[in-house]
Amino acid sequence: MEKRVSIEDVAAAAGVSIMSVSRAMRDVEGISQEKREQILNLARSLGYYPNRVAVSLAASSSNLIGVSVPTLFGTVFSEIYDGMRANFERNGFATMIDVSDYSLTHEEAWVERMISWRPAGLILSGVDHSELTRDRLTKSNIPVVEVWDYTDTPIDLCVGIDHFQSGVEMGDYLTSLNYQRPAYVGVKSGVDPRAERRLAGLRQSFEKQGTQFCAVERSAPDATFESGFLATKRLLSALDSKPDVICFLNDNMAFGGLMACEGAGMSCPAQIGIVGYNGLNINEVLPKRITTSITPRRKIGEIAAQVLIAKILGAATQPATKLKVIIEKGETTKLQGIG
Amino acid sequence: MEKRVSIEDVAAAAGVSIMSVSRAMRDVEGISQEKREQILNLARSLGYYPNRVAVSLAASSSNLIGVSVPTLFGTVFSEIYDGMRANFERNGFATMIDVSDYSLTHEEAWVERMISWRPAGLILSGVDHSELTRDRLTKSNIPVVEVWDYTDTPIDLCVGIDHFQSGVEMGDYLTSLNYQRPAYVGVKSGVDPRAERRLAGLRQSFEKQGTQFCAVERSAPDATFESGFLATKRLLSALDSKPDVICFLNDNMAFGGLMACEGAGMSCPAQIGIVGYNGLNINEVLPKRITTSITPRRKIGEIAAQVLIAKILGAATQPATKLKVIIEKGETTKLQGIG
DNA sequence: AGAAATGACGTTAGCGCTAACGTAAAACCT
DNA sequence: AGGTTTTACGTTAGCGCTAACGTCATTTCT
Repeated sequence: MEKRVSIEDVAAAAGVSIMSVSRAMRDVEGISQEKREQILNLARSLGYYPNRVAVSLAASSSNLIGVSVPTLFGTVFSEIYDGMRANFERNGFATMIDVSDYSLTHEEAWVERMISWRPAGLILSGVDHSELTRDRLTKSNIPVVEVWDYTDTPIDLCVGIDHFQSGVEMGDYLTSLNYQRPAYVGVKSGVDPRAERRLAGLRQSFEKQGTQFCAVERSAPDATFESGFLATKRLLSALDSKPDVICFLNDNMAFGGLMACEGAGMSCPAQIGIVGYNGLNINEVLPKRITTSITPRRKIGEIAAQVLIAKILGAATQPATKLKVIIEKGETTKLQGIG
Repeated sequence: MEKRVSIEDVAAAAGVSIMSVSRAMRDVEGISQEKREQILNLARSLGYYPNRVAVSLAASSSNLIGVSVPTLFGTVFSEIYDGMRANFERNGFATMIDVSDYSLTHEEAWVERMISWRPAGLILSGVDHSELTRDRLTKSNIPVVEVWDYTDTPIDLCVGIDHFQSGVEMGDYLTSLNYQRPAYVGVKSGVDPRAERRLAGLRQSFEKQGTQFCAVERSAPDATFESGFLATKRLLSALDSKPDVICFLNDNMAFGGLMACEGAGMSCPAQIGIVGYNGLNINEVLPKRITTSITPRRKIGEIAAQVLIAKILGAATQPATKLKVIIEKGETTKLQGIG
């Protein structure tokens, strides 16, 4: 436990003023090349690192980016985060992650704490936030990017996909295959607003054909293999006349559902269609590729980081960016005979 | 864009000194209950949040915990992190995550940056770190917990499992089933030292019976369904006489491998045994449960947070905690006839 | 050669808080 | 009553840096 070495110690050891050390460390003008190197070497050998807390206070700005995600399970937000990481690091920003567990209250509390750190910018997941959160952020003039979901009226900036539209498109594809008895398996409502929007899109598309969902089964909050499996089993046993297609909240649940259907003796796609969401990696190894919607998760992260950095540096940026979703026509759905 | 409100503004508005505001905000003694509430209300209505940067500088300590993980894909580190989150939050700590991509150089650079933030504590993944990292941390007297892996000689504290031992135990189980031609599928060496240790344990166990691994196939750095699938295909096509059991780096790769084997017409467990690692959620839905080792990931996170917080608060703590791994005897392995 | 511009530094005044130490009044003792 | 403790504040001096503005020697220009 040695005493922490400060800029003053380095200055004293080098026989210069602390400003010279400061200038040398930050690689700014106002010091000769010779002295700079000399100071840098000395600082290294003394084990001196500038205190970022003091730097942030003195410069009244930090290099911190706050990132709030609902969960790190599943690959969605991990990939979005991964997409932004390299960009932030390359530009000298450090990220502070929050996991909100899909709670707007939690997010609100975090935003409040985060603002206290005077972050250079913030990333929020989705476009649904508490009144207070929106209000605080609007007033704070901290650059904010909302990611994953899309809106024309972001708090500040937005990079995402239109989940409702995405649901409509999948619905249109399924009705084109003549599916007549769709069911849905997701998580309990009020948890994942994006999933709800996709479901609304699916519904609208089917209702255009006069078709209603025959069942909507909702499981515990986590959208895992297991919860998809269990929810599907419940759904199948509760229904007298079975659905001809089940849309799942995501691919994980869809795989669990596929296992449940096959376990119950329903062959896919002959007797039942299975539809997921996201286009996850597991699809690459399945004997039957699941019909799904491929979302540009990494891309969203990359663009979000880029626009946030641009905004921080004062460049003009397009406020909202909408990315495309591609439907993957897998082998778990097929054209149905007209009944 | 309103001017930021500082403690001074609140003090002026309330007609008291800034110290009174400071005391009111921090809920410390030295102010009457009446004034405290009055100030708190005023602060709220003015939208004042204490500047954490200034707080940290003045108090020369922060409430920041740095957490370094190699990756957030897969559930291992997500669950470890999830295990610690609640504990940290409840105790008023904020976490800064780093994703090192399994690079010790990256970790080293991050540790250096992190130290500049004067964190209250650090969590590192694994026990393998660069010389410089160890050196810096030892000298800095910042509390550090190394998680997931286990060592008797941690930098400071350690909470994890013994991966070598874990490999030995699985090896012993497999040799007890009379497997004679084991193969291994993982990622390229130098990436995941824990996986290498498990492989070493497996090897030692088999070698005790005079058995060598007939093949070790290594894929790209990520241990996914897909990389397991592809690596297994390569392994099977390269080998004239097939292995009777394949051990995978983790369950994800094992599932990919299972799909590859079945795709190649090898039935499991009749013709080939499949062994994973971690005991992931996907196992709950598979028609054949994969033989695996169930690791206490969430528990590791919880305990790590507890011991770190204890150390920060100055309590005495046990330096190293070793947790147990449980072998799950699944349906992808079975007793082989003696050949 | 003399004025003006250009380094290469140093000095001063904060950034927004808190720890530590005042100080005066009220509350408590014997 | 007179002293002692307690309570409720205020004042001062930093925490470790940087921005902004000196100062003085060089260089460059005309």
